[in-house]
Amino acid sequence: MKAEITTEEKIKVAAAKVFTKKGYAATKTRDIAEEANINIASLHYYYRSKEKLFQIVIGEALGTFSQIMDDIFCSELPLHEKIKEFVIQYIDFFSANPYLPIFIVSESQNNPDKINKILKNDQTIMNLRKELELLHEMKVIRQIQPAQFFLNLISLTAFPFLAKPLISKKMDLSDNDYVSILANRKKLIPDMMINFLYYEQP
Amino acid sequence: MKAEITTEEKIKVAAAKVFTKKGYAATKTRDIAEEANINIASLHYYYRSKEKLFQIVIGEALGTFSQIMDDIFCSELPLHEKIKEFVIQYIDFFSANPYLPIFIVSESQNNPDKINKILKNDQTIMNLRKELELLHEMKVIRQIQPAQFFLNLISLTAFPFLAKPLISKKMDLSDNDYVSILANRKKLIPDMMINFLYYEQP
DNA sequence: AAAATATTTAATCATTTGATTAAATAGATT
DNA sequence: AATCTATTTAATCAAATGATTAAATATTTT
Repeated sequence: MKAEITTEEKIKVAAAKVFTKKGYAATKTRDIAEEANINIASLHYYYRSKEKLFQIVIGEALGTFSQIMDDIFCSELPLHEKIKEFVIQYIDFFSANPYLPIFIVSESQNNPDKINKILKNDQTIMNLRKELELLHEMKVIRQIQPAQFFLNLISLTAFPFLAKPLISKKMDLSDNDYVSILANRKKLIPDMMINFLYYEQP
Repeated sequence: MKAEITTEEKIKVAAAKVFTKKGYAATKTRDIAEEANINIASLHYYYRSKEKLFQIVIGEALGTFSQIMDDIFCSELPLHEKIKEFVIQYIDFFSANPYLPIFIVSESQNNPDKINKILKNDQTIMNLRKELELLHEMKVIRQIQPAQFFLNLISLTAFPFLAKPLISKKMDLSDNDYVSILANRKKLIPDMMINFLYYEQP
């Protein structure tokens, strides 16, 4: 029953937790060391610097985040099923990692370069473009730019996680209220997307 | 032709600029002093501390942000015109202040208390609730929770500003592309919202 | 103009923070 | 077991940072 977790891994997990919650600038290497229960020198022993450790953490965060959509849009599901899958999977993912959306969005503003390598899956966008064009030619859906389609989908899905404190206050909602609202959005968002896109509901 | 701007004001303007762009933790008082072209001691002379200055800046940011929606939802416009106004005004506002959405969202995570005083306009939400209920009873729109309505509207409008770096990379868009996409959303978002809500398009 | 008050400035302080060092300990290899 | 390598630790460093001080300068009041 030995916990098979190395110091190196412990540090990365702790770093992910603290960086994700507080952001790069507000995170102190000592916060990470404390969270990981290790000496601060071990952090540098394994990862050299705060910056290098951060790059690893944000790289993995972006990778995971990106993988979900790439898998869905490269799948053989019909468009309306892709939409549903997208919403369900990301709402579940963000519910399990509530600080991730704001972390990714915040830090990607300061790391515009780092994003390049990870976030670019041309296949995903090419597939999406083809599919939207084809369905429009077949008079199944209205004409829409892939960027607009994608923005609609991800905006409706991700923003409620980003703005939870704001919306909760403004709307006077409890945490439970908010969970229930998010659950309802698993159906509402696809309904709205499909209602807008399709000439006849599939 | 004298520039009638006091040191005190210069500092606040500079602070707003730097805080908004870099966030609280990454902003150094010396950054603000340099941006304002003043001695660092003047900052403390007028505002006592970095924290106090920050509270003023974020307070004004939240106030401006909130005022726009309160004005619209407390107006006498019909719902579909409110939607259009909301989208147009916020897209213009965020275009002029591109760092504001992410600043508000990021810092409101760390300042959940500060939000209370500023962001709560019960009138706005009460009006919205009443209007949605009434229009539903009149069989003009489908039934929808005010929170879901509001989330849809603000998500579609604000998120594209938050995620500009991410989306630009993923979709391979230039800055000009993005400006044009945002402009198109002034029509697309109300179309989508109204299409979903109204049984018959108004 | 003189005195009083307000503002600006350079210098400095104490703490925090990312990083390093060198010694101690643990683990592997011979 | 003895030697060598890898890991962990306490102590420390240098730079950065929020804040203050006291003197210099500007502005207002008398």
